[in-house]
Amino acid sequence: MFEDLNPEQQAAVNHGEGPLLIVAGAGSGKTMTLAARVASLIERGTRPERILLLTFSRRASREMVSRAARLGTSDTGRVWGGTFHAVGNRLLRLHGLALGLTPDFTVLDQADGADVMNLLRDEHGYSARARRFPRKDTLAAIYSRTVNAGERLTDVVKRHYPWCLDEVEGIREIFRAYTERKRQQHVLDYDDLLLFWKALATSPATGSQLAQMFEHILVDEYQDTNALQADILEGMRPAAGPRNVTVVGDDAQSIYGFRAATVKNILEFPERFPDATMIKLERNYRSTPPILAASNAVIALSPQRHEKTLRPTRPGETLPILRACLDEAEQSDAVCRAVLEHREEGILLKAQAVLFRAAYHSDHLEVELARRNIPFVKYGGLKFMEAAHVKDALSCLRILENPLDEVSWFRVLQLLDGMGPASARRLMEELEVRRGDAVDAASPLTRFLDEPVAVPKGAAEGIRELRGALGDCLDTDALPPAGQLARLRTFLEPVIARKYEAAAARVRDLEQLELLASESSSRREFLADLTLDPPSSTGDLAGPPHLDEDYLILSTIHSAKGLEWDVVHVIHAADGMIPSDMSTGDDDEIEEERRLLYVALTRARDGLHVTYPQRYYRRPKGLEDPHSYSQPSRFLPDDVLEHFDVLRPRVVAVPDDGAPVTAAADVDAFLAGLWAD
DNA sequence: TGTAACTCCCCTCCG
DNA sequence: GGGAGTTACA
Repeated sequence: MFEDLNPEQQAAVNHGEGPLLIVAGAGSGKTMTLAARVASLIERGTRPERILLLTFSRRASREMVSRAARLGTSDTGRVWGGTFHAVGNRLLRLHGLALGLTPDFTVLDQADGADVMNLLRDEHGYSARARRFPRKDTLAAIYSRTVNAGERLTDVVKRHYPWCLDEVEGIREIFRAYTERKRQQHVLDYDDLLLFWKALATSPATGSQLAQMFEHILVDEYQDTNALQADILEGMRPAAGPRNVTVVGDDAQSIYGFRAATVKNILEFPERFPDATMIKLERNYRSTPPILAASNAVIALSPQRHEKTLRPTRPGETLPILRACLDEAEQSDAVCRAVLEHREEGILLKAQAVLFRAAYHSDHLEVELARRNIPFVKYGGLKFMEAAHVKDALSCLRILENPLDEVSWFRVLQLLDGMGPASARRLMEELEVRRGDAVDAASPLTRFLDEPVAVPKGAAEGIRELRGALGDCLDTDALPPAGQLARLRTFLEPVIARKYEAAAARVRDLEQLELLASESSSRREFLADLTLDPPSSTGDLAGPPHLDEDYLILSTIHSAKGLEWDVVHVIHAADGMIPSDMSTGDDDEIEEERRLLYVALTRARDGLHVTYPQRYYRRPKGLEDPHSYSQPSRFLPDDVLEHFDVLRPRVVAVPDDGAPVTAAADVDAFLAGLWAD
């Protein structure tokens, strides 16, 4: 059944009882191996529902489960698969009562959590102060990092947010209030899903029950898990019972340090799980030898490298290309040309991807692709869920689901004409949104619907509209989630037309949301699904109706993890972009950026094009002089470039010393002469 | 005087 | 899209 596998892969698949660590290099058949192991476990008698497969995204989980199914096992649908957060959510709805969690909690995403922080920041008087206090996103980031790393607040601030060190007292105060507020409102944030899962797994009352649920636990992308997740894993497989844990990872591909992920989890696995078997997969089945050589050269310069050599198994001799472009426009042009040339050779658009460090790096290219009628789908960057009008609609649903959700109230009330933050706050006080769960939880909403409320004159009409919309959605039996959204849309349409531009496109987004909602049977499930598995691409929203259509893939490098394409185009490989100048604070951060480039390069099977613009007209931070030239990524020094076919821009030669001698600079010098007296 | 509304700027990566 | 700063409104 698994005769295609090499001996190391076979060993991993056939491994019996006890902990197993698979160190799997890029392109070494890791996904296939893990899928085959799942199939093999079932074949050897493990019931599918007793297998827990933890992956980095739901997409990865689906992919692995369906591959296992193709390997001959029919029952894989009952395997527990998903991200740590999604599985935590599921387990807590089932067993949370033991911890005092009612199963009707709602889940806050990162932005929601930050909004709660902002409310508290105001309430505690940190907004109107001469001295500046960390902003809501910073607070949320510090909080999450502290929790996920399991480190003390002061240590985290000292190490990662030294400029906030003077404010630690205030931060602590906000964090205490934040925790309290979440408990009052029956909401959990992403971190809580893990924290409570860990509590469930390690508590004497529930721990053994939980540990008995699963015979085998498999974790993919283990290099990108954090301390909290490692604790959960250990809690689920305590030393007292059978420790059937399989983890797969590659320390060279660890790129989620900002989520407190640590390669320590891989390195220390044998200590936490003694008697662990270790298997290394070092044969690369993906890339041609020149692409692999270039990738290896990049990662070889990392001082913190784990000993491992990837050996090519495929033929091919075309060197990867490094193309210096004059500017962003030429870069976009070069990418479009290269993409179409490959398309002419018979490589579908779908088999090609453009990868970049940050979601906005593809802005220019997207315009150019649209102009040339090259269809594309973009992954990464949570655009849809971040859009204001989508949040507006979801906030309405969340009020209905959880009337104590003050962030949603605050947002929705301010949609009304004449309602600003101050009036919204006053009304929320009148509705007693914030009085905690001491009394009947539904009352702020029923109060809003049934009792007269004091609002600014101009807002009376809006209040009436909102009342009507919320009131009509109250009866969930009569109206499924999609129907509720449709009703809310009649309220939101005029609001959107008044508040935002491009109203028509935004209304269409709401229709997409309804389509998405029609797959959920309940409002609660819809809201949870959306926060735990947000649409990861524009294509997700349009649905997959045009499967016959061909389109180019655009993706952040982070979202490209685990994927591969025939041809990969890496853009903006300039210093300041890769590494991002936001991430050059210390050596660890810089090394993570190096691994990021490594991940990008190793996605390619047959063709690899790396480009960077030599000039940015909208200059990136850190490049003080807008006329100065950007350098190629520091991870591509001369001896690495020997593995590339290096191409210079078509138009202008660039001086080696980087001095600005372009026509533009000459003009500036001329003008400077005129201004001189 | 307190609020709402408007303008300008700069944008990390994700569950 | 949102924060900070400014203007306009009641």
